[in-house]
Amino acid sequence: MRDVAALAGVSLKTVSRVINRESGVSPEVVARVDDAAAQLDYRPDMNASNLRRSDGRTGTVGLLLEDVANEFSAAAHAGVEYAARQRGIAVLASSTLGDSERERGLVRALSLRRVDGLIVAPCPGDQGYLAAELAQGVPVVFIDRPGRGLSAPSVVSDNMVGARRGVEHLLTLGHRSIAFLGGISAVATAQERFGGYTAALAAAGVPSADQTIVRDIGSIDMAAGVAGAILDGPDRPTAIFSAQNQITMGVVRALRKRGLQHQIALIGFDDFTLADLLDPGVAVVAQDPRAIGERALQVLVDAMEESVDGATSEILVPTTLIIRPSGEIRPE
Amino acid sequence: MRDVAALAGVSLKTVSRVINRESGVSPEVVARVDDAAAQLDYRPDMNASNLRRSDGRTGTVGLLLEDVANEFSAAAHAGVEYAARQRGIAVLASSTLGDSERERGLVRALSLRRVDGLIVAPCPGDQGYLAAELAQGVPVVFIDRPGRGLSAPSVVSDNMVGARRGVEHLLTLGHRSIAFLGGISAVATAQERFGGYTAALAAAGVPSADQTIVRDIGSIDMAAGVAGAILDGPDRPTAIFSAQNQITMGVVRALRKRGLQHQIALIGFDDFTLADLLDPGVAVVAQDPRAIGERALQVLVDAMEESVDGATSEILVPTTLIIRPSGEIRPE
DNA sequence: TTGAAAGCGCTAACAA
DNA sequence: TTGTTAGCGCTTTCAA
Repeated sequence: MRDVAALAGVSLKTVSRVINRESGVSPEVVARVDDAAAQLDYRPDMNASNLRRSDGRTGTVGLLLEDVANEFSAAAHAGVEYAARQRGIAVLASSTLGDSERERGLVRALSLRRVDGLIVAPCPGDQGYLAAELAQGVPVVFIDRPGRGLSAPSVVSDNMVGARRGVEHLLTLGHRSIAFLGGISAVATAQERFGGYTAALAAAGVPSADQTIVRDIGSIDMAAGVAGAILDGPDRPTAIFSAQNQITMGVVRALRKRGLQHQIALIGFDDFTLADLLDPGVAVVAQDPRAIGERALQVLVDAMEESVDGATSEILVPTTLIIRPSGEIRPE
Repeated sequence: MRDVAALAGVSLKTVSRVINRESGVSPEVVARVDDAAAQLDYRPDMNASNLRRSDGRTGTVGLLLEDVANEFSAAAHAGVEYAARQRGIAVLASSTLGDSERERGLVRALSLRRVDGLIVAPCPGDQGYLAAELAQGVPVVFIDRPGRGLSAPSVVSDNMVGARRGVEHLLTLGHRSIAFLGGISAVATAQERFGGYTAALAAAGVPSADQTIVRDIGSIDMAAGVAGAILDGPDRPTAIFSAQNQITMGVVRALRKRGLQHQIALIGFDDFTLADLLDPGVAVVAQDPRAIGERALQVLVDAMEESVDGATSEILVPTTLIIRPSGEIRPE
């Protein structure tokens, strides 16, 4: 910047004014400074600028995802990035891999880099430690599920309503024996989806006590095993509602192994690539991770600007029931 | 930091020394400073630190991907992130969406934030403008394909050998009529894959002039259309080699529509989720985007440390032929 | 409309 | 082993 000032024959401050497009500089001087800057290929240093600036903003936010490589996280990331870019904000994204130690380490690394805000898909564990960030004026927004031990806004799928719609569809087709296969029940999302399932049954006057319900399924293989046992058992259901991506894939494997994929109806929570190309295409309650990301950034920016801390709003992003052939199978 | 110094009763510089774990501070003082820092929950400001530091490193690199949401990009991102984290480096990732205007804008945004290096999956267009970054001492590494107009290292799949292996496998099964469906031929990767195809045929003494070859396929629908025309035509091949992800999916659709998926062999370049769950499972030449990402970061860090500019090495990351049922179909 | 001086939080270079 | 002074590149505050 000094060089630019020298070349344009003005003071440092004037160059600063021109670079930041402040008013009150004569057009002639502006042109001269712009020329000099272009000639020297001058790039302002945002870090230095933010150091002195009164608002101290770095124009960078941190994003903690479960794993940037997984489909849901990647789509959420794309949403955050899209909304951020429109506002000239850059995104530092990292993967927690579900490890809360790692989560803390990453938060620290982001904190050292003075991010203006944090979007976090919380790991199992407690997020109370983030209070320190809030205290420093760095707002936090949770995505996918609310964090624990911290009062901060969250942006999540409407799990309850989504699951309910899916199960209602099966009921409409005439199914009365609808198995539920769910994930780790300590996770809030799993609870809500289960809630949607029971609510739909209750509304239809179908006792959930008669249903096959297995929760706390932790892997795709476990899901395949559980589904297999259910299909081979005495009370084989006419339909299955699976509350999570990985579980759905396990169920697909189990159904196919037994050649039952065209007999037993299946609706899964959360869409996945090529679900439509499987045989039969798998019906799902699709989330909108991209919208979650966009919305989260928006909420974060609002919090940054109004510096309203600790407002615990929960924003529900709607889901969409996508009917594919597996969801059109009627009970025999 | 001033507060910490005051609380510990030492000078600023001593606190700095302790924070940076420099040698030559008495253990007693170290303890005192650490205590004070913990008590005040002091977080050093990396930006301020880097401003004064002689090497001027921000500990942040930029990553430009086609789209953080697509499978290949996301896996490469995970690789970069993994390797970066081990070195305490943060990653600013953005999506170019294949738009070279956008690419330039993103580079600028990263440049303002003083990233220490840049990993770029180049858009169609020219990357000569990145010479300015190199001139500033910011190294550039290309991934997925080499950039144009700039002498910089690249880390890419071994497209030639990968395609060759895939086609060789079909030849081994006895196929002599193997159609080639390829992407935009201006792209370097597409050229190399086509080269692998012709090389395999040539080595087996099969004239490529007799083969059905369609290049410049730009979308999944176009691929389905082209594949359909080929399958319905007079010279129906006994096998298809598709040179790209999207094209493979189009071919799958076309085959299935005609009920030919168990008669015509198919091998695609680039793996995709659930390829094994399709019927039949689709054989592929799998890339290793994660390894590409890890390697790219490693090369970048080397360049950052040795400040060796303009060395144009091309690192080839091996591919793996994954045989699934579609790749075991013999000619009738 | 423009500029001079001070200082953001930190580290380099030197001195004690 | 510890501290002092200057200054990184920029913006603020105040004066001209």
